[in-house]
Amino acid sequence: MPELPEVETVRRCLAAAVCGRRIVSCEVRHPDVVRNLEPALLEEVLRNNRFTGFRRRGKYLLGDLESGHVLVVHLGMTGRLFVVETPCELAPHTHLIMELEGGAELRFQDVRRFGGLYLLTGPLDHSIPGLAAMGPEPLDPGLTEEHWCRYLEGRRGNLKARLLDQRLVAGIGNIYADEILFACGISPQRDLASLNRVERIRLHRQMRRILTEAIDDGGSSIRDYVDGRGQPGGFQNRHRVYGRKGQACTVCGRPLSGCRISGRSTVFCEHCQR
DNA sequence: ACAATTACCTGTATGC
DNA sequence: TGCATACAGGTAATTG
Repeated sequence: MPELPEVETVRRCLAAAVCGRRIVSCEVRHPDVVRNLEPALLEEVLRNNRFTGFRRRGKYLLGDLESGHVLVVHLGMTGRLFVVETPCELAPHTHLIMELEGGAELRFQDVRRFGGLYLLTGPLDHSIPGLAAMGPEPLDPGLTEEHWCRYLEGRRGNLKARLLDQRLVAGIGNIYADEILFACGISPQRDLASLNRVERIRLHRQMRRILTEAIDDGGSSIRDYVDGRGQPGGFQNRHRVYGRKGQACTVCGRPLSGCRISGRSTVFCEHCQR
């Protein structure tokens, strides 16, 4: 599931693979994935345009275009955005194709269509729900330990639910919430307000460590995720709790517990996470 | 102001 | 073999 590390990996791939290459043509094959404008208009804007850079905000990928427009992509659950240098047969659920100079194609594929694309006319992002109210970037160098502790002051609610809330902090989804909390040795069932200073600092440190390591590994590929070149990531091999319910805790050897929080399956170690 | 639930989707795995 | 059901968990809207 594309969370911050997966989107960041795609961003890096695309920055290297498609920046500066002219878009020869664009075809929207399923209009539903184009969210805030007419598909024909999007095709028109992209044609003869080119990406000058790619940015990321939380789980959103922002493609800066030469025209000044910004193409915003959210991969949802099963979305894939990748370049094929020598176009092969279209995979099912390919909803948008950008043909690049030289014959390569940038394709958006999404089985469940929870993902989608938006076009912004300016640099501001208030038109996209979610982007406007998004919390701080967990890897922002400016988000120091001190800032983080102060930021959490006065906030409460189920800890894992809050980590999944993009308004608190950007880019964390179900996989990394569980992995981060395990690394912290803190139970997902705790209330955010109950964390003492040491625990808040641990959360800051482990959140940044896990996300950074996952990016270094190219993200987690469970079922659908591939990077901007169509390749799977490697961090799924280093998951210590996600998808391991009932298996032995890598620290204490006891079977990992499962529960549901905010409607999401949650795996944790009752012994190691307090 | 928060939490829980549901809708949106479809492929995959399971049970009978 | 078929069919029904549960599950995956991204965001947004709704309800409590």
